[in-house]
Amino acid sequence: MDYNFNEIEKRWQTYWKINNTYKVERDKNKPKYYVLDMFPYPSGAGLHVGHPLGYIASDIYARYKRLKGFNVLHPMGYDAYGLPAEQYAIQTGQHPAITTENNIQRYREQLDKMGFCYDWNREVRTCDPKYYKWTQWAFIKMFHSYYCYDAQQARPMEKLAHAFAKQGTKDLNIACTETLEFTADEWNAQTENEKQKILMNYRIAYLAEAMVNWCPALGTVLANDEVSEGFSVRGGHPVEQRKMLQWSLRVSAYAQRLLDGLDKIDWTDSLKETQRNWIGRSEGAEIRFHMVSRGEKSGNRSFVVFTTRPDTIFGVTFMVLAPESELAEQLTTPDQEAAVQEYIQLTKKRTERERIADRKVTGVFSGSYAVNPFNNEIIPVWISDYVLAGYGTGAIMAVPAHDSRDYAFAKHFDLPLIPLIEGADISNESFDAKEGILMNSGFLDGLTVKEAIQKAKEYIAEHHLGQVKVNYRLRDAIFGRQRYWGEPFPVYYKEGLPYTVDIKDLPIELPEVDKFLPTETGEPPLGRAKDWTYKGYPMELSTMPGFAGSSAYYLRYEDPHNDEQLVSKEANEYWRNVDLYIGGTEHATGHLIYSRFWNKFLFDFGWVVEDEPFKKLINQGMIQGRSNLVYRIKNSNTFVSAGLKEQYDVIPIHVDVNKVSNDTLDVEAFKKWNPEYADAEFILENGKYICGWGIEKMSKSMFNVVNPDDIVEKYGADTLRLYEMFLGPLEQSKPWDTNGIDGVSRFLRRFWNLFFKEDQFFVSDVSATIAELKSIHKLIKKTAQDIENFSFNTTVAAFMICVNELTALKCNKRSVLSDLVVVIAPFAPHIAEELWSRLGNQTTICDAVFPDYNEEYLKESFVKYTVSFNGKARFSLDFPSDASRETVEETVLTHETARKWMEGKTPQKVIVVPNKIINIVI
RNA sequence: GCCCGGAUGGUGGAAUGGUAGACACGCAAGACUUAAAAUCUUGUGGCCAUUAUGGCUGUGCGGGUUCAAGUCCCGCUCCGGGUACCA
Repeated sequence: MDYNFNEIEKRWQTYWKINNTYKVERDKNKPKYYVLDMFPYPSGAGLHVGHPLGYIASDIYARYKRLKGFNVLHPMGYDAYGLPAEQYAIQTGQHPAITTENNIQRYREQLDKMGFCYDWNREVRTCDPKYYKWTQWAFIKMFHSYYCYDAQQARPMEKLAHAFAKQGTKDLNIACTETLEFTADEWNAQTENEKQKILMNYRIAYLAEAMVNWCPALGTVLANDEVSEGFSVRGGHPVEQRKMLQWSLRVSAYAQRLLDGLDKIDWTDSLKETQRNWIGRSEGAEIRFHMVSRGEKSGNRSFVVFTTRPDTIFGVTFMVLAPESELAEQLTTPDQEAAVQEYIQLTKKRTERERIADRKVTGVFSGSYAVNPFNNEIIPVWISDYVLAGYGTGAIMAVPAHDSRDYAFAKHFDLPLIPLIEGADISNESFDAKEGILMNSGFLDGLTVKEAIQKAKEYIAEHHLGQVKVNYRLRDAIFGRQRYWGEPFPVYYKEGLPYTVDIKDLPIELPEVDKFLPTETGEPPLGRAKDWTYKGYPMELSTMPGFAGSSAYYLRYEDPHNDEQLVSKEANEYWRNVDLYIGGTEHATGHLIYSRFWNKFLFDFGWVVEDEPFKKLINQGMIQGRSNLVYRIKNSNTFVSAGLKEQYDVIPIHVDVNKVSNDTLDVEAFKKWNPEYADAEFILENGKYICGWGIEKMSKSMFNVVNPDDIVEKYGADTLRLYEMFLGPLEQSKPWDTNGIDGVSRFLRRFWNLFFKEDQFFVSDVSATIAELKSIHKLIKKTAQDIENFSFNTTVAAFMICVNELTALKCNKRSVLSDLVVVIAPFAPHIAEELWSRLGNQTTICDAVFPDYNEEYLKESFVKYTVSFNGKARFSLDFPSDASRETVEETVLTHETARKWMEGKTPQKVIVVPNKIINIVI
């Protein structure tokens, strides 16, 4: 009987839907397991064949865990806010909500065709007010919290106000935008309005003047992870630095915890490393330098630098301030005033991009001098844009001999160099390595760099020259976007100050606007909304960024219909955090940082029970496109087959891969593809036109997009699922190649045919033979191991081997085939469900039990040993599997073939590796 | 520049330090067929030998450790990803 996958798949998909087969409830009697996909942004283009790779992998794992007796939570939803729908709205006037809804419908249709076991009752959409109520709620909580470094925890704002009233800022170690110092009396003397302004300096969600990435083309600010090399990640528009009043989240307060947390979670080393780099912890020291005037120490004027190399302080020959830093203006002497002002103006004009593109050395002398606290040397203070205002203190001590940037600066302005490392050659470049023995360094001479760093730090602490300090590269996240299609802020303004709305008034729904563009006065689109007020006060006009809605969505799946809480205590205590998270590596420094931050914030207040959101994370690789090329002879309409193209002068042209099969061009379809080719001529080889090919990104412009719907239609969803897994290791990027799909398609048909005899479904109740048991138990063992290791490509290979073996054995035993169906079910659920029901089972296959393997069946009575001489394999010998090492050794040495290879010599050594190899050294 | 990965047949890829190339594609030959498709069987890293048994060589390059290296160590080359005046 034919394997009619289209009919089978459609029938079971409908059955699963009608019967709510994949609905999951809390069940105290079963261990839970939470498998999550990164939810997609529903784009207008729909899914291509590369997108479902991770979804298939997670689906297999979820189904496997369920068969293993776990209560598996496997939900899906949509990251529905985003720029494309809004850009489309600007162009067409179509409301982004409509575009988004249509795209979601399309996505759902495509996802359903692949037979995923999502519990759609738990679907979330970030643009749904019932959902973003909790995004707004979290924001309000962050607004009313500060971060205490001593407790390493977020705390309610009231506690801070209390502390200020009692002790001022004394003994408080808290995260802030700007370090302030005041007494309790000073605090108490402030007006309520002034107090609010001061508190803003400490809030976890805060409004502040900040240097931001401004993208003029998109008309909005962007977070650091949304900018790459001076261009916006989405759209590739230029981005400039601008100082603006902006909402931010104090992610930097959590830097150390985000770093420490990495040690507790099971992510790949490379992803952890990316996050570590992004957080960028650097240990060093802050050192205070006093100013001198006319050779005298001028007591009260000084500034602080940050350095990771306090050991190099004897090599400081100048200081450098960032032009944007306030120090630059403070420390400029009257005679240098004009030159410095000119330089500052010049650097202001240069965008980030220009600074990156054009790294010429520029700078100006401030006129001031500082004194080196270690040796009292007088050193000039310069201003240059190679020092960044945003990192450390915005000022550095320059050690030109041992820092390449200082070196370039010193050479350009002809400043002196003092070499500090014995034997280092600094005639052409600086010696930046942290190794060697120090010289010219007073009491540090003779120490290694490592020892010297330690000693210098001790010296700094003892003599009160500064303090040991840890700096992080991680910046606070800019949280406002001057766009329409995002969560509105639950914030209104009274007397110029922001206040949060009452929690019982949430959600604050996104208002309607007439156009999705900024107002004439340059305000964000929400400025167009009628009555955008709260209790008569104006509302915030910016909206939240994409990462707001995606930061805590995993928690909402645990309790998606709860109107009282983000997630109930009971639900969260049962489902806890995500056991397995699968998604792309592109979120390493965005979503995966923000989500961890957000979760830790919720954890601090006890709203969630786990302090890390994702226990194990796997990054699926990208599926690249495999483009096909035809070769047109220059200045003609004649195309030459790939094998003959060397004989002509040709131009390669991309051709739609859907007009090509096994690299053979469908000539008629090609002619119809484009009128230009209607009367094209072809030079064939063996009567065929063979196309060339190349691996590129899957995209419309390369004509290499393969739509999963077409594959499902032609081969079936089970084949698509198996083939995507068979393509190669999950985490590796690999090209899609429809050519190979016949292999798994054939495999499924062979599998199907095991169950049929003369077109009738037939399985035998006779007990299985040893050979059959061996084959199936080998598969059970391998499948369980491989799935646990996410080695899905080798699992598929194992299926093929087993089915081939059983076919050769003409095995039709019910016991064997039942196990086989269950083992294959996670990969090919539709065919498994069909055969499972034909085997007479009343339940669906997801309620089956994954079989255990029996070691007894796997035992071999004889074991093949490879006999090697000097490491070179020569022949093999069978031994009883329980043969002792001595027996093996004795037997082999007297063996005829072995003696031949020994050529009468006495072996020096015989190595016997049990069940594997015998190596004889002669 | 720095930090991670990776490099294995014509192709995608297998190999707890133990017979490299599983499995699949492709290709070739054969069976079935009037024919083709589909299906099945056999072969398939390279070189040599072929009457069979066979021999040599081979995992980007150069060294090393080991009885034994695709796998471990050192030094390169190339490719992919992340990140960058971060002091």
